[in-house]
Amino acid sequence: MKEENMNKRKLKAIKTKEKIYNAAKHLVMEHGIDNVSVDSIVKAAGVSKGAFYVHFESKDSLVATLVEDYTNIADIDYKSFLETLSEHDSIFEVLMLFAEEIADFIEHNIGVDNMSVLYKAHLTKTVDTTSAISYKRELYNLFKEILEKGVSQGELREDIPIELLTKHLIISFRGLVFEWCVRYPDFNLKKEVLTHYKILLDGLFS
Amino acid sequence: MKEENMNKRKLKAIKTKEKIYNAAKHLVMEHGIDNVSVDSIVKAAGVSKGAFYVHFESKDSLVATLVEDYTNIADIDYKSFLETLSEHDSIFEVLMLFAEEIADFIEHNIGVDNMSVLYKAHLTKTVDTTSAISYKRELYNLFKEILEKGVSQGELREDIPIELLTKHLIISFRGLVFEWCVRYPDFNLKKEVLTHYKILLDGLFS
DNA sequence: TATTTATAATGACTGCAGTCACATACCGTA
DNA sequence: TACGGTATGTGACTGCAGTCATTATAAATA
Repeated sequence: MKEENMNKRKLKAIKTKEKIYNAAKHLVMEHGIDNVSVDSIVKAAGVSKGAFYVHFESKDSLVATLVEDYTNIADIDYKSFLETLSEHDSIFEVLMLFAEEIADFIEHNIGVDNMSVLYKAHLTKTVDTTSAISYKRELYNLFKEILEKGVSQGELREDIPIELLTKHLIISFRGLVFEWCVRYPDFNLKKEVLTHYKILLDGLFS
Repeated sequence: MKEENMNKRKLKAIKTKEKIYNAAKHLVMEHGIDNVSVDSIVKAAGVSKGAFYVHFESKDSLVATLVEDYTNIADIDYKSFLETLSEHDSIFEVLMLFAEEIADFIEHNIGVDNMSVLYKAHLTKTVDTTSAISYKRELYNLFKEILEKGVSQGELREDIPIELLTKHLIISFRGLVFEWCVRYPDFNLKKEVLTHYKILLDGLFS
Protein backbone atom coordinates (compact mmCIF):
# COMPACT_ATOMS: atom_id res chain seq x y z
CA MET A 1 0.00 0.00 0.00
CA LYS A 2 1.32 3.38 -0.94
CA GLU A 3 0.23 6.82 0.12
CA GLU A 4 -2.81 8.74 -1.18
CA ASN A 5 -3.36 6.74 -4.34
CA MET A 6 -6.89 7.28 -5.50
CA ASN A 7 -7.46 3.76 -6.65
CA LYS A 8 -10.72 2.00 -7.29
CA ARG A 9 -10.95 0.58 -3.77
CA LYS A 10 -10.51 3.89 -1.99
CA LEU A 11 -12.98 5.58 -4.28
CA LYS A 12 -15.57 3.00 -3.38
CA ALA A 13 -14.82 3.43 0.32
CA ILE A 14 -15.29 7.17 0.07
CA LYS A 15 -18.54 6.64 -1.77
CA THR A 16 -19.77 4.33 0.99
CA LYS A 17 -18.89 6.89 3.64
CA GLU A 18 -20.75 9.55 1.70
CA LYS A 19 -23.79 7.33 1.37
CA ILE A 20 -23.86 6.85 5.13
CA TYR A 21 -23.26 10.52 5.82
CA ASN A 22 -26.00 11.71 3.49
CA ALA A 23 -28.52 9.17 4.68
CA ALA A 24 -27.78 10.23 8.25
CA LYS A 25 -28.09 13.89 7.39
CA HIS A 26 -31.51 13.47 5.85
CA LEU A 27 -32.84 11.18 8.54
CA VAL A 28 -31.62 13.42 11.34
CA MET A 29 -33.08 16.51 9.70
CA GLU A 30 -36.41 14.78 9.30
CA HIS A 31 -36.78 12.88 12.57
CA GLY A 32 -34.31 14.42 15.01
CA ILE A 33 -31.25 12.66 16.28
CA ASP A 34 -32.99 10.86 19.12
CA ASN A 35 -35.31 9.10 16.72
CA VAL A 36 -32.63 7.92 14.33
CA SER A 37 -30.77 4.67 14.98
CA VAL A 38 -27.59 3.42 13.39
CA ASP A 39 -29.64 0.55 11.99
CA SER A 40 -32.02 2.92 10.28
CA ILE A 41 -29.11 4.91 8.86
CA VAL A 42 -27.36 1.89 7.36
CA LYS A 43 -30.65 0.58 6.03
CA ALA A 44 -31.35 3.90 4.32
CA ALA A 45 -27.78 4.01 3.02
CA GLY A 46 -28.01 0.45 1.75
CA VAL A 47 -24.89 -0.75 3.57
CA SER A 48 -24.17 -3.05 6.51
CA LYS A 49 -23.76 -2.01 10.10
CA GLY A 50 -20.14 -3.09 10.03
CA ALA A 51 -19.47 -0.65 7.21
CA PHE A 52 -20.78 2.15 9.39
CA TYR A 53 -18.18 1.35 12.00
CA VAL A 54 -15.43 1.17 9.41
CA HIS A 55 -16.11 4.79 8.56
CA PHE A 56 -17.31 6.28 11.84
CA GLU A 57 -15.98 5.69 15.31
CA SER A 58 -19.44 5.81 16.86
CA LYS A 59 -22.89 7.25 16.36
CA ASP A 60 -21.93 10.27 18.46
CA SER A 61 -18.94 10.82 16.29
CA LEU A 62 -21.11 10.92 13.19
CA VAL A 63 -23.37 13.44 14.87
CA ALA A 64 -20.35 15.47 15.86
CA THR A 65 -19.32 15.48 12.20
CA LEU A 66 -22.74 16.72 11.19
CA VAL A 67 -22.62 19.51 13.73
CA GLU A 68 -19.06 20.34 12.76
CA ASP A 69 -20.29 21.09 9.29
CA TYR A 70 -22.77 23.47 10.86
CA THR A 71 -19.93 24.94 12.85
CA ASN A 72 -18.10 25.80 9.68
CA ILE A 73 -21.21 27.36 8.20
CA ALA A 74 -21.61 29.28 11.44
CA ASP A 75 -18.06 30.61 11.30
CA ILE A 76 -18.58 31.78 7.74
CA ASP A 77 -21.71 33.59 8.87
CA TYR A 78 -19.88 35.17 11.79
CA LYS A 79 -17.02 36.26 9.57
CA SER A 80 -19.19 38.01 7.04
CA PHE A 81 -21.21 39.62 9.81
CA LEU A 82 -18.03 40.95 11.36
CA GLU A 83 -17.08 42.53 8.06
CA THR A 84 -20.25 44.58 8.10
CA LEU A 85 -19.14 45.99 11.44
CA SER A 86 -15.80 47.35 10.33
CA GLU A 87 -17.12 50.90 10.40
CA HIS A 88 -17.73 50.93 14.12
CA ASP A 89 -15.05 52.59 16.16
CA SER A 90 -15.75 51.34 19.67
CA ILE A 91 -14.52 47.85 20.45
CA PHE A 92 -17.14 47.61 23.14
CA GLU A 93 -19.88 48.00 20.56
CA VAL A 94 -18.28 45.60 18.13
CA LEU A 95 -17.93 42.90 20.75
CA MET A 96 -21.50 43.34 21.93
CA LEU A 97 -22.94 43.19 18.43
CA PHE A 98 -20.77 40.22 17.54
CA ALA A 99 -21.86 38.34 20.64
CA GLU A 100 -25.47 39.13 19.84
CA GLU A 101 -25.08 37.77 16.32
CA ILE A 102 -23.59 34.51 17.56
CA ALA A 103 -26.36 34.10 20.10
CA ASP A 104 -28.89 34.69 17.38
CA PHE A 105 -27.35 32.17 15.03
CA ILE A 106 -27.14 29.48 17.69
CA GLU A 107 -30.68 30.08 18.83
CA HIS A 108 -32.31 30.18 15.40
CA ASN A 109 -30.08 28.21 13.05
CA ILE A 110 -28.76 25.44 15.27
CA GLY A 111 -31.25 25.11 18.08
CA VAL A 112 -31.16 23.87 21.61
CA ASP A 113 -31.36 20.14 20.78
CA ASN A 114 -28.39 20.12 18.45
CA MET A 115 -26.32 22.20 20.85
CA SER A 116 -27.14 19.78 23.65
CA VAL A 117 -26.06 16.83 21.55
CA LEU A 118 -22.84 18.58 20.61
CA TYR A 119 -22.05 19.48 24.21
CA LYS A 120 -22.80 15.96 25.36
CA ALA A 121 -20.46 14.72 22.66
CA HIS A 122 -17.79 17.11 23.94
CA LEU A 123 -18.16 15.56 27.38
CA THR A 124 -17.78 12.03 26.04
CA LYS A 125 -14.11 11.16 26.01
CA THR A 126 -14.50 8.60 23.24
CA VAL A 127 -15.82 11.16 20.77
CA ASP A 128 -13.46 13.41 18.89
CA THR A 129 -15.03 16.86 18.59
CA THR A 130 -11.75 18.66 18.14
CA SER A 131 -12.78 20.89 15.28
CA ALA A 132 -15.43 22.80 17.22
CA ILE A 133 -13.15 23.12 20.23
CA SER A 134 -9.84 23.71 18.53
CA TYR A 135 -8.12 27.01 19.16
CA LYS A 136 -7.51 27.02 15.44
CA ARG A 137 -11.20 27.33 14.78
CA GLU A 138 -12.03 30.44 12.78
CA LEU A 139 -14.14 31.77 15.64
CA TYR A 140 -11.01 32.28 17.74
CA ASN A 141 -9.41 34.26 14.94
CA LEU A 142 -12.43 36.50 14.63
CA PHE A 143 -12.44 37.34 18.32
CA LYS A 144 -8.71 37.84 18.19
CA GLU A 145 -9.03 40.27 15.31
CA ILE A 146 -11.50 42.36 17.26
CA LEU A 147 -9.32 42.41 20.33
CA GLU A 148 -6.21 43.26 18.34
CA LYS A 149 -7.96 46.25 16.91
CA GLY A 150 -8.94 47.18 20.44
CA VAL A 151 -5.36 47.08 21.58
CA SER A 152 -4.11 49.08 18.64
CA GLN A 153 -6.73 51.70 19.48
CA GLY A 154 -5.53 51.70 23.07
CA GLU A 155 -8.94 50.71 24.36
CA LEU A 156 -7.99 47.39 25.88
CA ARG A 157 -5.84 46.39 28.81
CA GLU A 158 -2.51 44.97 27.71
CA ASP A 159 -1.39 43.09 30.80
CA ILE A 160 -3.14 39.94 29.64
CA PRO A 161 -2.17 38.43 26.26
CA ILE A 162 -4.77 38.69 23.51
CA GLU A 163 -4.79 34.94 23.01
CA LEU A 164 -5.79 34.46 26.60
CA LEU A 165 -8.51 37.09 26.48
CA THR A 166 -9.88 35.45 23.34
CA LYS A 167 -10.05 32.08 25.01
CA HIS A 168 -11.83 33.47 28.01
CA LEU A 169 -14.38 35.36 25.98
CA ILE A 170 -15.24 32.10 24.26
CA ILE A 171 -15.25 30.11 27.49
CA SER A 172 -17.80 32.56 28.85
CA PHE A 173 -19.86 32.24 25.74
CA ARG A 174 -19.86 28.47 25.90
CA GLY A 175 -20.84 28.69 29.55
CA LEU A 176 -23.82 30.84 28.60
CA VAL A 177 -24.90 28.47 25.86
CA PHE A 178 -24.52 25.55 28.24
CA GLU A 179 -26.70 27.34 30.77
CA TRP A 180 -29.21 28.06 28.01
CA CYS A 181 -29.37 24.36 27.08
CA VAL A 182 -29.80 23.36 30.71
CA ARG A 183 -32.40 25.97 31.68
CA TYR A 184 -34.26 26.04 28.38
CA PRO A 185 -36.80 27.56 27.93
CA ASP A 186 -36.34 29.64 31.10
CA PHE A 187 -33.24 31.41 29.90
CA ASN A 188 -33.12 34.11 27.26
CA LEU A 189 -29.82 33.44 25.55
CA LYS A 190 -29.43 36.72 23.73
CA LYS A 191 -30.39 38.84 26.72
CA GLU A 192 -28.10 36.97 29.11
CA VAL A 193 -25.22 37.07 26.66
CA LEU A 194 -25.52 40.83 26.45
CA THR A 195 -25.69 41.21 30.22
CA HIS A 196 -22.78 38.86 30.71
CA TYR A 197 -20.57 40.56 28.18
CA LYS A 198 -21.44 43.92 29.64
CA ILE A 199 -20.18 42.72 33.03
CA LEU A 200 -17.19 41.03 31.49
CA LEU A 201 -16.14 44.06 29.48
CA ASP A 202 -16.73 46.68 32.15
CA GLY A 203 -15.65 44.73 35.19
CA LEU A 204 -17.41 44.42 38.48
CA PHE A 205 -15.95 47.34 40.32
CA SER A 206 -17.26 50.84 40.53
CA MET B 1 -53.62 7.64 50.80
CA LYS B 2 -52.77 10.46 53.14
CA GLU B 3 -49.75 12.65 53.33
CA GLU B 4 -46.38 11.64 54.83
CA ASN B 5 -47.62 8.65 56.78
CA MET B 6 -44.68 6.47 57.63
CA ASN B 7 -46.46 3.18 57.20
CA LYS B 8 -44.90 -0.21 56.69
CA ARG B 9 -45.12 -0.03 52.93
CA LYS B 10 -43.36 3.28 52.59
CA LEU B 11 -40.67 2.24 55.03
CA LYS B 12 -39.92 -0.80 52.93
CA ALA B 13 -39.83 1.31 49.79
CA ILE B 14 -37.38 3.71 51.36
CA LYS B 15 -35.26 0.79 52.46
CA THR B 16 -35.22 -0.59 48.92
CA LYS B 17 -34.20 2.75 47.53
CA GLU B 18 -31.41 2.98 50.07
CA LYS B 19 -30.20 -0.50 49.22
CA ILE B 20 -29.97 0.47 45.56
CA TYR B 21 -28.36 3.79 46.34
CA ASN B 22 -25.71 2.32 48.62
CA ALA B 23 -24.91 -0.57 46.31
CA ALA B 24 -24.50 1.93 43.48
CA LYS B 25 -22.33 4.20 45.60
CA HIS B 26 -19.92 1.42 46.48
CA LEU B 27 -19.77 -0.05 42.99
CA VAL B 28 -19.21 3.31 41.36
CA MET B 29 -16.51 4.21 43.86
CA GLU B 30 -14.75 0.93 43.22
CA HIS B 31 -15.09 0.50 39.47
CA GLY B 32 -16.00 3.90 38.05
CA ILE B 33 -19.35 4.74 36.56
CA ASP B 34 -18.57 3.45 33.08
CA ASN B 35 -17.89 -0.02 34.40
CA VAL B 36 -21.04 -0.29 36.46
CA SER B 37 -24.29 -1.47 34.87
CA VAL B 38 -27.79 -1.18 36.23
CA ASP B 39 -27.89 -4.98 36.25
CA SER B 40 -24.82 -5.15 38.45
CA ILE B 41 -26.29 -2.56 40.81
CA VAL B 42 -29.60 -4.36 41.27
CA LYS B 43 -27.78 -7.66 41.65
CA ALA B 44 -25.58 -6.22 44.39
CA ALA B 45 -28.60 -4.60 46.03
CA GLY B 46 -30.58 -7.83 45.84
CA VAL B 47 -33.59 -6.30 44.09
CA SER B 48 -35.09 -6.54 40.64
CA LYS B 49 -34.41 -4.26 37.74
CA GLY B 50 -37.98 -3.03 37.80
CA ALA B 51 -37.50 -1.85 41.39
CA PHE B 52 -34.60 0.26 40.24
CA TYR B 53 -36.83 2.08 37.81
CA VAL B 54 -39.52 2.57 40.44
CA HIS B 55 -37.05 4.57 42.49
CA PHE B 56 -34.84 6.14 39.87
CA GLU B 57 -35.83 7.67 36.59
CA SER B 58 -32.72 6.42 34.83
CA LYS B 59 -29.16 5.39 35.43
CA ASP B 60 -28.05 8.96 34.75
CA SER B 61 -30.49 10.23 37.28
CA LEU B 62 -29.07 7.95 39.94
CA VAL B 63 -25.60 9.19 39.14
CA ALA B 64 -26.87 12.75 39.26
CA THR B 65 -28.23 12.01 42.74
CA LEU B 66 -24.87 10.69 43.83
CA VAL B 67 -23.14 13.78 42.57
CA GLU B 68 -25.81 16.02 44.06
CA ASP B 69 -24.97 14.64 47.46
CA TYR B 70 -21.43 15.66 46.78
CA THR B 71 -22.80 19.05 45.81
CA ASN B 72 -24.29 19.50 49.25
CA ILE B 73 -21.06 18.44 50.89
CA ALA B 74 -19.33 20.88 48.61
CA ASP B 75 -21.58 23.75 49.65
CA ILE B 76 -20.91 23.02 53.31
CA ASP B 77 -17.20 23.07 52.59
CA TYR B 78 -17.51 26.35 50.69
CA LYS B 79 -19.51 27.93 53.47
CA SER B 80 -17.04 27.09 56.19
CA PHE B 81 -14.18 28.18 53.97
CA LEU B 82 -15.88 31.51 53.42
CA GLU B 83 -16.16 32.02 57.16
CA THR B 84 -12.40 31.78 57.49
CA LEU B 85 -12.15 34.68 55.05
CA SER B 86 -14.22 37.16 56.99
CA GLU B 87 -11.15 39.09 58.04
CA HIS B 88 -10.23 40.12 54.53
CA ASP B 89 -11.27 43.60 53.57
CA SER B 90 -10.99 43.54 49.80
CA ILE B 91 -13.87 41.92 47.98
CA PHE B 92 -11.56 41.26 45.08
CA GLU B 93 -9.38 39.08 47.28
CA VAL B 94 -12.32 37.30 48.84
CA LEU B 95 -13.81 36.46 45.45
CA MET B 96 -10.51 35.21 44.10
CA LEU B 97 -9.80 33.02 47.12
CA PHE B 98 -13.33 31.70 47.10
CA ALA B 99 -13.15 30.82 43.41
CA GLU B 100 -9.84 29.11 44.02
CA GLU B 101 -11.32 27.03 46.81
CA ILE B 102 -14.21 25.88 44.64
CA ALA B 103 -11.88 24.95 41.81
CA ASP B 104 -9.78 22.99 44.26
CA PHE B 105 -12.71 21.11 45.65
CA ILE B 106 -14.09 20.19 42.26
CA GLU B 107 -10.72 19.08 41.00
CA HIS B 108 -9.71 16.99 44.00
CA ASN B 109 -12.90 15.89 45.70
CA ILE B 110 -15.28 15.38 42.81
CA GLY B 111 -13.10 14.78 39.79
CA VAL B 112 -13.47 15.19 36.08
CA ASP B 113 -15.45 12.00 35.43
CA ASN B 114 -18.17 12.78 37.93
CA MET B 115 -18.45 16.36 36.74
CA SER B 116 -18.79 15.14 33.16
CA VAL B 117 -21.57 12.76 34.12
CA LEU B 118 -23.35 15.50 36.04
CA TYR B 119 -23.11 17.95 33.15
CA LYS B 120 -24.31 15.33 30.68
CA ALA B 121 -27.24 14.70 33.00
CA HIS B 122 -27.96 18.44 33.02
CA LEU B 123 -28.12 18.36 29.24
CA THR B 124 -30.54 15.45 29.21
CA LYS B 125 -34.05 16.82 29.41
CA THR B 126 -35.42 13.65 30.95
CA VAL B 127 -33.17 13.87 33.98
CA ASP B 128 -34.06 16.14 36.86
CA THR B 129 -30.92 17.78 38.20
CA THR B 130 -32.67 20.77 39.68
CA SER B 131 -30.91 20.81 43.01
CA ALA B 132 -27.46 21.51 41.60
CA ILE B 133 -28.83 24.13 39.23
CA SER B 134 -31.43 25.80 41.42
CA TYR B 135 -30.94 29.45 42.25
CA LYS B 136 -31.84 28.44 45.78
CA ARG B 137 -28.70 26.38 46.05
CA GLU B 138 -26.53 27.51 48.95
CA LEU B 139 -23.73 28.39 46.55
CA TYR B 140 -25.78 31.27 45.17
CA ASN B 141 -26.30 32.63 48.68
CA LEU B 142 -22.61 32.49 49.42
CA PHE B 143 -21.71 34.47 46.32
CA LYS B 144 -24.51 36.88 47.08
CA GLU B 145 -23.20 37.46 50.60
CA ILE B 146 -19.80 38.34 49.25
CA LEU B 147 -21.21 40.72 46.69
CA GLU B 148 -23.52 42.36 49.21
CA LYS B 149 -20.57 43.07 51.42
CA GLY B 150 -18.84 44.49 48.38
CA VAL B 151 -21.70 46.85 47.74
CA SER B 152 -21.93 47.96 51.34
CA GLN B 153 -18.23 48.74 51.23
CA GLY B 154 -18.80 50.73 48.07
CA GLU B 155 -16.40 48.58 46.09
CA LEU B 156 -18.85 47.20 43.58
CA ARG B 157 -20.86 48.72 40.76
CA GLU B 158 -24.48 49.13 41.65
CA ASP B 159 -26.11 49.49 38.26
CA ILE B 160 -26.59 45.73 37.96
CA PRO B 161 -28.62 43.91 40.62
CA ILE B 162 -26.67 41.66 42.95
CA GLU B 163 -28.82 38.66 42.03
CA LEU B 164 -27.85 39.06 38.42
CA LEU B 165 -24.17 39.46 39.16
CA THR B 166 -24.31 36.33 41.30
CA LYS B 167 -25.87 34.33 38.50
CA HIS B 168 -23.30 35.47 36.02
CA LEU B 169 -20.38 34.73 38.29
CA ILE B 170 -21.68 31.19 38.57
CA ILE B 171 -22.42 30.87 34.87
CA SER B 172 -18.80 31.77 34.22
CA PHE B 173 -17.65 29.25 36.72
CA ARG B 174 -19.73 26.51 35.18
CA GLY B 175 -18.38 27.46 31.78
CA LEU B 176 -14.86 27.06 33.09
CA VAL B 177 -15.60 23.68 34.62
CA PHE B 178 -17.26 22.59 31.39
CA GLU B 179 -14.18 23.64 29.47
CA TRP B 180 -12.03 21.75 31.97
CA CYS B 181 -14.06 18.58 31.45
CA VAL B 182 -13.85 18.92 27.68
CA ARG B 183 -10.16 19.75 27.43
CA TYR B 184 -8.96 17.56 30.29
CA PRO B 185 -6.07 17.12 30.96
CA ASP B 186 -4.92 20.07 28.84
CA PHE B 187 -6.62 22.69 30.99
CA ASN B 188 -5.51 23.80 34.41
CA LEU B 189 -8.80 24.51 36.14
CA LYS B 190 -7.50 26.51 39.07
CA LYS B 191 -5.19 28.63 36.96
CA GLU B 192 -7.83 29.40 34.37
CA VAL B 193 -10.44 30.19 37.01
CA LEU B 194 -8.10 32.74 38.53
CA THR B 195 -7.32 34.31 35.18
CA HIS B 196 -10.96 34.37 34.21
CA TYR B 197 -12.13 35.94 37.44
CA LYS B 198 -9.37 38.47 37.20
CA ILE B 199 -10.67 39.53 33.78
CA LEU B 200 -14.26 39.38 34.97
CA LEU B 201 -13.66 41.49 38.04
CA ASP B 202 -11.40 44.08 36.47
CA GLY B 203 -13.02 44.34 33.09
CA LEU B 204 -11.37 44.31 29.72
CA PHE B 205 -10.69 47.96 29.27
CA SER B 206 -7.61 49.88 30.20
C1' DT C 1 -1.05 -15.13 -14.65
C1' DA C 2 -1.09 -16.99 -10.05
C1' DT C 3 -0.43 -16.04 -5.18
C1' DT C 4 -0.18 -13.33 -1.19
C1' DT C 5 -1.50 -9.30 1.48
C1' DA C 6 -4.40 -5.51 2.86
C1' DT C 7 -8.72 -3.13 3.02
C1' DA C 8 -13.70 -2.84 2.81
C1' DA C 9 -17.90 -4.91 3.92
C1' DT C 10 -21.07 -8.35 6.07
C1' DG C 11 -24.50 -9.59 9.58
C1' DA C 12 -25.16 -12.47 13.55
C1' DC C 13 -24.11 -11.66 18.13
C1' DT C 14 -23.27 -9.34 22.85
C1' DG C 15 -24.18 -6.28 26.55
C1' DC C 16 -26.74 -2.84 28.44
C1' DA C 17 -30.56 0.76 29.36
C1' DG C 18 -35.04 0.96 29.75
C1' DT C 19 -40.21 -1.13 29.40
C1' DC C 20 -44.25 -3.57 30.52
C1' DA C 21 -47.72 -6.95 31.71
C1' DC C 22 -48.19 -9.11 35.69
C1' DA C 23 -47.68 -10.44 40.80
C1' DT C 24 -47.52 -9.16 45.68
C1' DA C 25 -48.57 -6.92 49.73
C1' DC C 26 -50.23 -3.15 52.17
C1' DC C 27 -53.77 0.52 53.01
C1' DG C 28 -58.18 2.76 53.52
C1' DT C 29 -62.87 1.92 53.82
C1' DA C 30 -67.38 -0.63 54.29
C1' DT D 1 -62.65 -8.98 58.43
C1' DA D 2 -63.36 -8.68 53.85
C1' DC D 3 -62.39 -6.28 49.64
C1' DG D 4 -61.11 -2.97 46.04
C1' DG D 5 -57.55 0.17 45.00
C1' DT D 6 -52.80 1.42 44.87
C1' DA D 7 -47.82 1.55 45.68
C1' DT D 8 -44.05 -1.55 45.27
C1' DG D 9 -41.58 -5.17 43.09
C1' DT D 10 -40.62 -8.88 39.34
C1' DG D 11 -38.08 -10.53 35.34
C1' DA D 12 -38.60 -11.61 30.56
C1' DC D 13 -38.47 -8.78 26.74
C1' DT D 14 -37.30 -4.89 23.35
C1' DG D 15 -34.41 -1.82 20.94
C1' DC D 16 -30.18 -0.05 20.11
C1' DA D 17 -24.94 0.81 20.09
C1' DG D 18 -21.10 -1.41 19.24
C1' DT D 19 -18.08 -6.02 18.19
C1' DC D 20 -15.98 -9.65 15.70
C1' DA D 21 -15.15 -13.78 13.02
C1' DT D 22 -15.68 -14.27 8.40
C1' DT D 23 -16.08 -13.17 3.46
C1' DA D 24 -15.21 -10.53 -0.76
C1' DT D 25 -12.31 -8.04 -3.58
C1' DA D 26 -8.78 -4.92 -5.00
C1' DA D 27 -3.77 -4.22 -4.99
C1' DA D 28 0.98 -5.67 -4.58
C1' DT D 29 4.25 -9.11 -5.58
C1' DA D 30 6.22 -13.16 -7.58
